Parts: sequence; structure tokens; C-alpha cells
Amino acid sequence: MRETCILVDGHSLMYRAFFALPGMDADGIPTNAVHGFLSMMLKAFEDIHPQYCVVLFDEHGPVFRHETFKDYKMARPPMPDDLIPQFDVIKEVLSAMGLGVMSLPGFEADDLIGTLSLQCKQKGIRALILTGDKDDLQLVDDDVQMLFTRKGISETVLFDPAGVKDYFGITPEQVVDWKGLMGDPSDGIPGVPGVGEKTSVKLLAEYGTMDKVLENAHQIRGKLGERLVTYADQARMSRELATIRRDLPITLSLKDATLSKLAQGIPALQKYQLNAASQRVRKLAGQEGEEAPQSAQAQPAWQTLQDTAQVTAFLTPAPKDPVAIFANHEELSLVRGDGARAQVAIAPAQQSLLEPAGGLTSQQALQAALPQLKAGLITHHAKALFHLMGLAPGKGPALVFDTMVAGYLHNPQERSYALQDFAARDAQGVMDLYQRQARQLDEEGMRELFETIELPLTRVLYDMEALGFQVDAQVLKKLGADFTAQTEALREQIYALTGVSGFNLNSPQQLGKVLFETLGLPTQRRTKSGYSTDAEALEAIAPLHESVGKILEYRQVSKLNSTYIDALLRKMDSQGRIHTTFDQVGTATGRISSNEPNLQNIPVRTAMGRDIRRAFIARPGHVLIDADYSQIELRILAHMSGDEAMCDAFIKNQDIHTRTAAEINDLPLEEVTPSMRSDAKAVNFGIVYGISDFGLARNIGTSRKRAGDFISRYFERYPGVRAYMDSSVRFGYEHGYIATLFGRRRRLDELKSGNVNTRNFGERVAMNTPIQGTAADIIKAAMVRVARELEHQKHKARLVLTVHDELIVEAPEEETQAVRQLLQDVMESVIELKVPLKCDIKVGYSWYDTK
DNA sequence: TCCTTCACG
DNA sequence: ACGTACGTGAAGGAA
Repeated sequence: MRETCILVDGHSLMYRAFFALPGMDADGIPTNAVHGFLSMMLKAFEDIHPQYCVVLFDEHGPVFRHETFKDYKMARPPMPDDLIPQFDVIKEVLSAMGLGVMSLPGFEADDLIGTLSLQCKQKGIRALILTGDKDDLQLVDDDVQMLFTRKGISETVLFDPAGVKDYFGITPEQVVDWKGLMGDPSDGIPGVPGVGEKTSVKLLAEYGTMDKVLENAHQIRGKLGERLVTYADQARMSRELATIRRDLPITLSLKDATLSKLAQGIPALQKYQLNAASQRVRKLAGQEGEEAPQSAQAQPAWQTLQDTAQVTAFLTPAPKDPVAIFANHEELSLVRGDGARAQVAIAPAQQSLLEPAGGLTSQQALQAALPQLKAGLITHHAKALFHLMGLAPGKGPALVFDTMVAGYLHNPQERSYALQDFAARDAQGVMDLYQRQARQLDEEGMRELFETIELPLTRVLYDMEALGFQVDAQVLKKLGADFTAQTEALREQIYALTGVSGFNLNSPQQLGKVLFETLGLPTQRRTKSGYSTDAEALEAIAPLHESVGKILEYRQVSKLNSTYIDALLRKMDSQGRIHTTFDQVGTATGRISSNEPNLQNIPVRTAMGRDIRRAFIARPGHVLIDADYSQIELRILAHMSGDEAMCDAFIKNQDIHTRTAAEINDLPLEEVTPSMRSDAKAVNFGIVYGISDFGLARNIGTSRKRAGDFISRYFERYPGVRAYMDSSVRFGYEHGYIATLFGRRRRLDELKSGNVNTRNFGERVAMNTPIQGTAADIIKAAMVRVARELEHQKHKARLVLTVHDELIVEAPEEETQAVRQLLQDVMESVIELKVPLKCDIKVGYSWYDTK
């Protein structure tokens, strides 16, 4: 295995840690930054197990003017007083731990990192840069990776070249051009005023390099073009400032940077009362000592495979048992292609491991392994692995177990399902985890849910992602032009009507000032940071000033433009299709979510927004078939509560909102007015959410008392519903979790809280989750069966999207009738409840036409 | 990064 | 007395 040297940007990490953590001190010396710094560094040690580590610091000494541009940098904010003394503390501790600590007068940490990473490369050692500074992304290549800290100090992401491109939309080579254009105030780099992260990525995507951007600046329309011309020189200078040097007169001394003497730092850690760090160091040092002799005996030797033939040989004859594969893509699905390390463990008897090396990429290794996986695959985050393999739709190994999905079923509320524990971060670890989770699923009664729904669903979702949804770019562009014209006209009108021009309409803060201070309109609710300017607040004052209606309209149109037009156009592939990513482990209730782009919130409620659905189309010769469950949540409520009146309504196929209105107003169905039905509809929704009189009152705009009356009438007429809700809450208190009809669980820690609000929230969750979650179970089961039936019946039609209670299939025109029937039959029969399941099906050439 | 706002079920 | 409907993802501004 290749050796790894971690290069830490001490300056960047100390800043990150200082702002991320609350103040703390040891005998009057602040240590919060030291504490956070060590926590990040030790996390990297635990996860990666590097052999070497050097920490680099800035040193602002005499500067040689001819050597560097950096003394031209703008003034930076001064270092906080509490941070300054912490640098001496951290340097003392790091030196005591036997790690490398370096600085060079006149240079910043990133130049030292640039230089040392190059030296690592030359020695054949993998360099791993630990930093919170995006500047260093320019150093990333096949031998140099970067661990980037996010969310304060709690999370790191591993970047290789493909990961950089995926995440930031630019290549490592483009980083200096990118920084040059957008600047970085915290680093004293001016950039081009008015050009931020988004604009610079867009410019580089279009022109490739800064030089090309500046060459073509005069052709770029509007303010942006002007600024690029005016500030061209400043952009070029900024690029120089952002360029990291790799030729400083320093030498990497590996023997002065090993992790073998970590334990010697423990006294220094204790001196500053850094107890958590001290414990972790003890463990790291102890493990090293204990594990080494053991691994030489019990652990199988690594086989380094250089080409696909060796991979095939390694897996020949094809294993009779499922093969576990670990690929370190799970951090954020970011590390792909060359960067991903794939290991294969064959269970249970023959415990060999392999690691691709040399010119062999893990993608090639995985593809070579594919035909040999006849007994199936066990892995963590199979869907991402399928993408890595480039699996063809419907092809590939049987998925035997997915440890990420199993982890999700065990607790659907984890923030991340990345394999944290170092022991699990290899193929054997995945195999061990699988054994443990399989037992756990049995214990928790979720084996069937896992095997018949979630696991096969993974494959269905992969095929949907890979297939994508056809989009008509022309329709989007036309709409975008209309929207842009409208926003510009509205903006001018608003400036004229308010008498204030030039303020940023997208800023709630500035807008609030204009409406509530300049114009003196009555303030509505307040938010943490000022006046509330959301649609509800604006609607209340709309009659008082003509500008307010225009602002609402502006908001609507600019939202459509920024969220749907630009984003979707950017996501189209060469075939004009958009590939969302479905998150199977992202929601607390069991629903699937969709991201990058989110195709589950494409507008439908307003006419203007709904037009966007004209761009979502079927391929030539195909149609879209859209099937949605009618009132699935209320039908589930009827079933689970067994309430007689509610079941009766569905069995008689009555309109449930009309029936509810008739019940609570004590009228025959024929005498229900539209307004009564509308209120009853809100009550029905409220029931599913775990109703309160306050919430209902706000929603339908009535008094709290009247809302309360509605609710009591409702429970009088549907007594079974009340009994069911009570029993759900009681179950939650007794067991600490709540379950769906299919046994999916959600923990209810909120019910243990001493805070009433938290507990009330827990009770609402106890009422809502079984309903929302059962609906998710049902549509997931339907998806698995639909996909299976389409294949068995040799149809070419395929699922392309799911939106919670809706499935969309793209079908050849000639299959329309058959597939339409298939969808309806499968969806309505996927489970038999006390009331019928009903779905509505529409066919069209665009999603708009399936309304 | 956090907050506000708003698109969907 | 006190804050409230359930579940998501994305954009833009402020700091």
C-alpha cells in the first residue's frame, strides 16, 4: 500500500476551529481553536491512518518584493485577540507529538503545502492536504488529494480531480482563474467586483480560462461585461495572488514527521487540559502497537492488482458466495474514477483483499470484477457503486445487501451514513457490518421491508437515475426569456412605485426597510433578523400600497427563473436528458427525496409555474404516463384507524373533503358549499399533520376558537380517528419509536424531552409518520412491482420519476394502453386495505399535458 | 454557514 | 405560560 503524508494548513484550520467552537480556556489561556484543530487532525488520523504529517503555518516576515506578489494584497481583518496566543500552544503540542511543524518568513502556509505536496509526489507518496481553504484545490491531481473541512469542523470531504469538478463545477487547473475572477476578501484578493462564485463558474464553463473570458469581455452583455473590461488587470493580478508556489527552499524530512511518536505528546496535551485529544492520541498510539503483530498473522495479505486480467484471475473461479465491495465514495459520492479505492472481500471462507494500483482505475477493476459476481454483491451505497461501474440498465449483479440502506432502516434520522468507524472502512468491514445488520433487521422486524422493498428499490432508482427525464431546452429558454423580461419590468415598476430605486429586491432586509420604514406600512410578524416579508405578510399589506402586489409577483417570477430555468438547463446531458439523484436514505419518514436537480418540486400550482412542465417531455415516438394515488394518506388513515364513517366514505367512493364538510356541518352531501369543502379539506390535512387549533386557524384564516370547534366536531364524527391518534402517541411514549404498516420505524426521542414544545412536536410526529411513512412504503412497493412487471412483460416502457404519490413512466406510443393498465393494476393492488386504493392516470407528450 | 423564502407532496 | 401544523431541496443574501 502506498504511504500517505498529511499536510495540514495550520492557519486555515485554526481559523475554522476558532469560529466554529465556543470559547474555552485552560488557566486563562484560550484553547478553543487548539481543541478544534486537534479534533479535525485526529479525525483524519483515525480515518486515513497516514504514516506522516506536517503542519504548516504562515509567517509574515520580511518580504522580498521581486519574489512575490503577496505583499500587494489588500488589508485583511486583524486576527482576533483570543486566537493569537493559541498558535504558540498548538505548535508546542504538535512538536511534542513528534509531527512536522514548519513555516518560512514571508510565506503563507499554502505555498509551503504547494512545495511539500510536490516533493511527496516526487517521492511516490500520496499527499493529503487537510484545509478549509479552497485555494488549495489547485494542487489536486492524481497523487495529491484534499480533505476539505466543512460545516465548521464537523465534517470533511475528500477531493480528487473528478470530485473537484463534480462539486465546484471547475477543474483543479481552473481554480486560480476562478479565484482571480471572484476574489476572496478573507485572503485579501480583490477579484472582479460583482462577480461571485456562481458567475465565475459560469464564465469558466463557457470560456475555459480567465484569459479567454477577458478576451471576450466586450461581447458579454450588460454590467457584467463592463466590469470584466474595467477590472481586467485587477483580475489578472488576483490570479497571481491566488497562485500557490511550489518551489520554496524547504525540504520534506519524513523522519521528522512520522506518527510513531504521538504518545510523547500526551503530557503536553494534559498540560493544556486537552483531555479529549489526549484520550484519542492514547487510543491511536495504543492501537498501532497492538494491531501490528496481529495483522501480520490473521489479516490476509494485500494483493496489488495492476490490470484487469489480474482482477479476473483473482476472481476466478467465480466465488460461490456474495462478494463484499468497499469503495470510498460514500463520504459524499464525490470521489469517483481514479480516486476511488476499491477493495474486494470474498466471504465467508476465502478472505482475500485486493487494491487496484498502478494504471488500473477502480472503475476498470470494478468492471472487470462484474462478470464474476455471480453470487451477488454486498456493499455500502450500492447505487453510487452502480454509477461508478457504469452499469447498463437492467444488467449487473444481484444486490444481496446494502449496509447503508440497512443503517437507514435502523435509524432514518442519521445525518450521514458514511462509514465512520475505521474498522468498517474496508471490504471486510462491510462484510462484518452486513452480518450484524442482518441480525438487527430480524430483531427489529424489518427484514421483509428490507428484502422485498428497499433493496430491490435501490436498483429501480439506479435505473431511473441512469435513464433520466427528457427535457426540451427550447421551451425552457423561451420561458426564461419571458421570465427575465417580466422581472425587469416589475423591478422598474417597483422602484417607481416605492420611490426608492436601486435596492436589492431579493434581500428581505432591504425590502423590509423600504416597506416598513420608508413607506411606513404596518409591520406584520418579525423574524430573528428583522421584519417578516414572506408572502403571507405581504398579502396582508397588499391593499395598502400598490407596490406590494408587484413585489409578490416579482418574487414569484424571479423564483421560477433562478430555481427552475437556469438550474435545469445546466443539468441537461448531451441527449437532452436530466438525471436527478434519488436519496433513499435522506428522510425521517421513509419518503424518497430528489436532488441536483430536485425534480419533485417542479411548479404545478400556478399557471405561470405550470408552464415549466411543458419542457418535460417524452422522447420521439413515446408518451408520458402519469399515475397518482388519490388521497392515499387519508385512505391509509381510514384503514389504520378503522374509523367507520371514513372507511364508508372511501368504500362509496365519495369525495372525502365533501363528506367531511357534511359531517362537521351536519348537512347532507348536496348542501355542502365550496367554502365548506375548502375548510374541511384544511381540517383533513391538519389531522394528518397532527392538528392544533392554532395551526388550523392560521391556515384557513379564522379564529382559534372556530378552528377548535371544527376539530371537536371532526373527532365527534370520526371517533375512530381520535382513538387511533391517541394510540399512536401512547405507543410512542411506551416504546420510544413509531412504526408504519410495513414495520418501518422512526425514533421519537422528542417525547423524552423536558421541553413542552419539543414534546408536542414529538406527538405530532407520532401521529404523522405512520401515515406519511406507510404511503411511502406503498409507493415504493408499487415501484418495485411496476419495474418488475414491465421487464417480465417485455415492455420497453420505463419509470422515469416518482413524486411521493405519483409515478411517471416513459412508454413507446404503441405500449400506451397496456402500460396504462399495468400501472393502474399494480398500484391499486400492491396491498389490500380496508378501503380501496385508487389511482388516476393521464397520458401526454409532456408532463404539462398529463395534468 | 445560517437565515429567509418558496417550490413540491 | 408558550409556540405550533408533516415531510423535503434550492437559491440568494448577510455576515
